[in-house]
Amino acid sequence: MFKELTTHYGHIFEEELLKEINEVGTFKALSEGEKLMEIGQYIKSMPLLVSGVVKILREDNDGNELLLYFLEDGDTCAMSLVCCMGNTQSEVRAVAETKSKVVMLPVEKMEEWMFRFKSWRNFVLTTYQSRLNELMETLDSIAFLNMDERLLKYMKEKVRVTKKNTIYNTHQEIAYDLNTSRVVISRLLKKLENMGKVKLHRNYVKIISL
DNA sequence: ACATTAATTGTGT
DNA sequence: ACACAATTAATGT
Repeated sequence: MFKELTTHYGHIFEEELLKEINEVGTFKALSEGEKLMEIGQYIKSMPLLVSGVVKILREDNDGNELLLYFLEDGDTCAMSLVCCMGNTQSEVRAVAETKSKVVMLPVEKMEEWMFRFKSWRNFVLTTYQSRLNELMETLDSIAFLNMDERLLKYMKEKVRVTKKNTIYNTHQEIAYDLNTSRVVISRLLKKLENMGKVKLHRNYVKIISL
């Protein structure tokens, strides 16, 4: 397990910090669709994503979901950082998009590391920055882009994080992520298929070119 | 191999 | 948005 840590975090953290993470952290394997964090939950330990993809969702009053962004290996959830420090409830839900591995770190250690390790401080700050940027981007796309452009963006993102040129989701599932109706997604995908950009199948979509 | 059924996808209003 | 048609995959016989 230590090996996996070093391959993904070796460039970022110094040797000593890696060792400590390995000591105090507990590894956890997530299967696809497994919930890592629920809305309203208090966070007592924060996850470092070692491998896989986790999606971060927001929920509206009626229980509709909206995808905020994806976390890849080497990322951590910015929400958990805030919640741990401030001991407040999570505002988001985190679900494993693919099989994933995380290492859970106790809150007390995180604060201690903030003082002791420069690399840790940097890590926290930069993940903060990048998560905020991603959030701005999705905000932009919701505010300024049409659904067809959002779908395109969504698929590009999905292809990038999963490293597959096939999206294994039903139209309905995609619609949930983008908080729209299935029919809209079906129609847009059909258009893309006619343009030769994708090939539609049941339960999956093959990407030809975006 | 065929029929039945359930889920997903397509289309017109 | 809704209703319904068409298609596909899964399952049983």
